[in-house]
Amino acid sequence: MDKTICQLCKSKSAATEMLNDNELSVLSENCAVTNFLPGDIIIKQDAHSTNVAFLKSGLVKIHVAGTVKDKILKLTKAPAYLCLPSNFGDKINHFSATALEPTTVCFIDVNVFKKFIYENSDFAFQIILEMSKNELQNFHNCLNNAQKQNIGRVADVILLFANTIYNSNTFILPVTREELAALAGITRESVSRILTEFNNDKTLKVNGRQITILNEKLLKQISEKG
Amino acid sequence: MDKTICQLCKSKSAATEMLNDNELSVLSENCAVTNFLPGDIIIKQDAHSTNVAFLKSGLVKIHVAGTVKDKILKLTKAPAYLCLPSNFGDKINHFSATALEPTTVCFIDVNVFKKFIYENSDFAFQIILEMSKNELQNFHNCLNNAQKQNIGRVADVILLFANTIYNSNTFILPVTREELAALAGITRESVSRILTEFNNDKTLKVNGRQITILNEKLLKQISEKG
DNA sequence: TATTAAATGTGATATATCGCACATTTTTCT
DNA sequence: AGAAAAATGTGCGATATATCACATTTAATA
Repeated sequence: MDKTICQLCKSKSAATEMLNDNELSVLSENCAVTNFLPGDIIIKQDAHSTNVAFLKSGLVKIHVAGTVKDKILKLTKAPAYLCLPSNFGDKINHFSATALEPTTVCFIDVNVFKKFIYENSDFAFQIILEMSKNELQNFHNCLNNAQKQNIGRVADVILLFANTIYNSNTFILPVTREELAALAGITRESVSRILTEFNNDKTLKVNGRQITILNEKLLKQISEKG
Repeated sequence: MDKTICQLCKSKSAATEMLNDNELSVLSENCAVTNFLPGDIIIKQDAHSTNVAFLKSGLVKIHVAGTVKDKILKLTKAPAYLCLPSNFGDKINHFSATALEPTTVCFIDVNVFKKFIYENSDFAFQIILEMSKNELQNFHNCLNNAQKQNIGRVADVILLFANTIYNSNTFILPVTREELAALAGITRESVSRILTEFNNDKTLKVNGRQITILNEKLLKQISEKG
């Protein structure tokens, strides 16, 4: 954890871009930057939250403890705020956030953050915009999980990695099959079976965690038709 | 559709409570109040949105067109904003909103709404608070639908009506079995079967749409354990 | 009130998915 | 390097749920 000079930061949020030099100085004084490795817990569910967490770089999973196993609600890729809604209202973390890749997080004092909301309306509006986008995105995810059968959900998750996270048709999964299952809302065994099926199909080339999409069109069809 | 005097309105949102007399006058000039009957469409998916919709009284379902059948994302009870996130960003309605009971909606010009966000920081903060609560609530719903089996989902929906919507253990469902199914994310037939089961159990007294909860404790257990 | 349409309940069957068991591979740690 | 632990793939049986079919009730409409 070390102090930062936020003025020089290249990965500001849309909201932080709205802060003036003076406000950025205040932010610098109240911002602690921390690095995390894969598997490190960044935010712990049920703990009291006193800081807003901004994901400066890296990839994180947002998850909740279920009765039996964890459910991954979504993946969040930098730059983005982590679990912003938990910072308002009851100030209890409703979810956990765990690093999937080496990540850097800025922890900002929640009162300073609120001060910016109150004193800089451009900042406030950008926060509202970000929350709007998130909420729409979450509904979309929710729908996927609600109306698709397993093969469609797996197709969906693969497309998520390719199109949203890595912007490439070849990538190395940053998660175990178990986590992939927790993300798709199905069992580990089903993930395994479907991935081998895709591999036999020549829809994907699956080699452990190394994935290559061979037939994106088909994958999209499967994802859409459920 | 008629003009209103917002100063006298008894069902202001938390945000609108923060407006001063002057701002309330502006709101009055830019607010159209409309009444809807059950089945009436208030917001139409994919249409361009130029107004913020505030649900002054009544009950509404938020739903999206699926490939085969509709999915009900949630029920919204007055007082609350309807689909607020659709008003920012691309300004396209991502969902439909349809009245389930006689409802009254205030349509507020989105630019006036934005003006309040920019000029009244208390207003802006209340909007952020409302959006935060919504997002947490949505995640909760999402989890329910993700990790529960049918009987738990039906228990959940019944408890939603009893505890959140009607605040009573006896109520008349404002929805068909089909809609109940769309809300729980299961089939109509499964809803029927589970409701008769609950009726035989003496967990519920089911008489058409008239529901009475006889064993709330059990119902909660079923809802929680899935 | 008669007629039609919509909503509902329920049995039988098909099917998708889970859960378990176990072999095998990969990773982690000493 | 070697041992232990974790992750992974796969067959098989159990099970929850969807789907189809049809009777019956309830509501809507002329």
